[in-house]
Amino acid sequence: MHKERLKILLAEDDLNLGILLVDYLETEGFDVKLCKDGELALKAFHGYQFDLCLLDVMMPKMDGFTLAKEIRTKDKIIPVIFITAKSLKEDKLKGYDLGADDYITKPFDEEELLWKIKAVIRRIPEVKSDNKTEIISIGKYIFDFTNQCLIINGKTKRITERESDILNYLSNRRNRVIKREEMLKDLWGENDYFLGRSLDVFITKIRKYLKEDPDLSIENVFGVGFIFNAPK
Amino acid sequence: MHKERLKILLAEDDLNLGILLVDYLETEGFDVKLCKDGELALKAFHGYQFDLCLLDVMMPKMDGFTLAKEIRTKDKIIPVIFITAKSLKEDKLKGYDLGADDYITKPFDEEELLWKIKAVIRRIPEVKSDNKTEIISIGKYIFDFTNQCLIINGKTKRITERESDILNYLSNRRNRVIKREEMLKDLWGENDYFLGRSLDVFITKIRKYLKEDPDLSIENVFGVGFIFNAPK
DNA sequence: TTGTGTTGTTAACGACTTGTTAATGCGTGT
DNA sequence: ACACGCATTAACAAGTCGTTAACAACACAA
Repeated sequence: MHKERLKILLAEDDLNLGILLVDYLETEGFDVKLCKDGELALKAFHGYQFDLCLLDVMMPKMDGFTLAKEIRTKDKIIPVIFITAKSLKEDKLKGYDLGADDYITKPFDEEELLWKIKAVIRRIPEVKSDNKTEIISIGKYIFDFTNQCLIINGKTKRITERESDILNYLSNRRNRVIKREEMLKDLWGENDYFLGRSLDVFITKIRKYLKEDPDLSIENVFGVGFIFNAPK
Repeated sequence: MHKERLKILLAEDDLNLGILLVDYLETEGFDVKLCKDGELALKAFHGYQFDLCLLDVMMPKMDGFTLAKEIRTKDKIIPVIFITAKSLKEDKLKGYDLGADDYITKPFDEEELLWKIKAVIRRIPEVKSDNKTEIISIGKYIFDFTNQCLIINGKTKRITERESDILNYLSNRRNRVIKREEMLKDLWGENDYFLGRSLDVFITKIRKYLKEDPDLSIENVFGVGFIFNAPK
């Protein structure tokens, strides 16, 4: 039942502290990758899948905030905890703006850190469950909404975000008339001629994706919208 | 007999609280979708049919009030409960103005929340069915006005929007004389020779659709209009 | 009965909507 | 700068439906 060891990316230029932390955290059951500056840490981040980032704010090459911003461009949900010497307020705010999950101020107690890590860790499986893979059954297909893919006969087809949103929208409104107008308002936020045409293009694409199952059809209701014929 | 699990849309940026609530509410028998800001919540709302909204007032991207207003443009009856840190009176009033059903002030007890949810839930079912498709019984036929289709013997015939409007009009005026003139004014907005002829064409079509049930007839009243003979 | 206007019915027309594929353009990452 | 992926726009084909047309059947009054 217990998950494999969680991987922590530790960016800390003070090697004394760094090694101390690595030792401590590894005995506590984590895998830790120590990087001695921001750039190396970013490189490591790109090369590997971590579960948590522990970033010193002041580092050579690239500071912790910049690093966090880079990390956030790739991953919106990985927990980030900053290590900072000063407890300056503006620093904290800047960090939260970047989606920091917590803070720890040097000098600190190892247990205190562990506590924060565990607090943050607790949400990982759940955050993934916020991203809880929404699995939707559509006829013979399995539609993994969060991962944006359609599975049939063991074959997986990755679809785009918009396609995904539209298919999800349709799936939740099966067997009843969906007005074009509402659809456009809900999915695009507005309704003009070209967006309507764009919708038609998406419908064509989705029809193609779904054509393996003859029980599924997206029927047009002339001048009104569509009906997604599909068993519940 | 028992209904399926009710779906709750939870908009809460504080993930600690959010996850806590998700856990709690799920063990209490609800399905919960957690969104960490207002925009994501709105998107989720559009994509899915929820039974209740639990909205934090202060959130990034879009605050709870704005979100509620957006939600209300689509759904006038879905219950909304606000979560707010401060118990400011004006906030409450603002919220109730937007059709809030209840309020809960942080920090709060989980049971207290559950209580409020259940209180609000209790009024859902009847209203909800009102929201649903309009089903009209016409002799042996079932006329699904919102989905524009006529059902008889398990066979479903989809009809056009105008046919639908006319049939609906007739159904609401059974067994009494309906003047051509009024009909044209009500359904077309004007009354000229050609529209009158057009109406005749529609009457022919609808007679065909309804001919499976001999108890139904659209009788002409010469120079005046029609009578839709049909049991109430 | 005859004449005039009304209604029934079918088919053809034409405006408009939708299906489909290809081209364009925009943003992102390299 | 470049390529790549994707949404949008363009362009044209195909389809739908309300209207109009055309003619037949009918109702009523003279």
